[in-house]
Amino acid sequence: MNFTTKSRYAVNALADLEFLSFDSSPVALKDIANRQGIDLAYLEQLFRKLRVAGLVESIRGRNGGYIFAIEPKHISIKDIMHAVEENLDSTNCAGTATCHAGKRCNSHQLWDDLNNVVDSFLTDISIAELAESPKKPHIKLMEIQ
Amino acid sequence: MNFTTKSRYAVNALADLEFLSFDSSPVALKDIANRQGIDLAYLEQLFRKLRVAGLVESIRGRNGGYIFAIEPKHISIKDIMHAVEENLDSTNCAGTATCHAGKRCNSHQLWDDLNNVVDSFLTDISIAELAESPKKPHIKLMEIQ
DNA sequence: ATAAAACTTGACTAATTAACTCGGGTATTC
DNA sequence: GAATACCCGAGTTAATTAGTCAAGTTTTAT
Repeated sequence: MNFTTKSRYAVNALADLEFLSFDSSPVALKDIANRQGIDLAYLEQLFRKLRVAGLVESIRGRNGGYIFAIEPKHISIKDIMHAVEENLDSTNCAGTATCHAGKRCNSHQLWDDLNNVVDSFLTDISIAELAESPKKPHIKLMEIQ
Repeated sequence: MNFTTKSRYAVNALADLEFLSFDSSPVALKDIANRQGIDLAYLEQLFRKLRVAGLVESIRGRNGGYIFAIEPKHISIKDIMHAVEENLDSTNCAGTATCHAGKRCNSHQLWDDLNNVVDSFLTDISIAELAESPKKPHIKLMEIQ
């Protein structure tokens, strides 16, 4: 699992969107940018991706801004990361198992399993949950043996 | 958890080292480089790091090469990645919780937990295990609830 | 002895990616 | 009609990763 600051910015920004949402009026990116100390133009890029992914909706014009397109409790951290990142894969072959001269490399299964471990962790946490209790540990897994 | 091709090269190379080790005579990097299709000079760089980390030992001179400094069953995938990578941390603040203008950002706990999930997965798998049965699924975790 | 094999080291270059910036545009509302 | 806020493509800069190079030094076989 290979990710960049985009994920962190996007997650924090959406937690902020949840925090700043009263009634159902849109939140302007300027407000989030100020609170997060991110450049507005850069944040716009991220929200463009979030909108294309169907996570948020935009309302243009004066008093416009963004609202959630889906209930925040149904948006997982993984959804967000998937929307803004280019490559979240741990294998070297995009899962095709052609990593070693066209064949499956010795560690292919390992990275594939790692993908699944991370994936299931990130799928289990919603942005609503995170916004509500950011400090609560999110680990819900234990070892079998 | 943010890692590069170095991890994959190093893990595959060490699995190969295990595979090519008979008795206790050293394995030359040239052999591993050939089998893996990696440039020798680049592989040397990786093994330098593995040696500094105490995972392998070098034997110089003709008929020289590398041997394990620790039993392969006691070398975890995490040990290997830790040896060759610069930064394996998912937080944006190296764990210091200064991610949001000097304070803990909303998602800090999340990334910290992710670190732990990945860490525990990678710590539980030894290079011996991987070399022996590379195709066996390595997941040993299940959800609590 | 000496040549060959193999590790050692630091530095350097090329390629790729991430992060950020810019200059326009369009829709909406006051 | 002016202000506000989203929209979009493209460009630039900075950082990181990947790979290369030119020297070594150590050991062994002959």
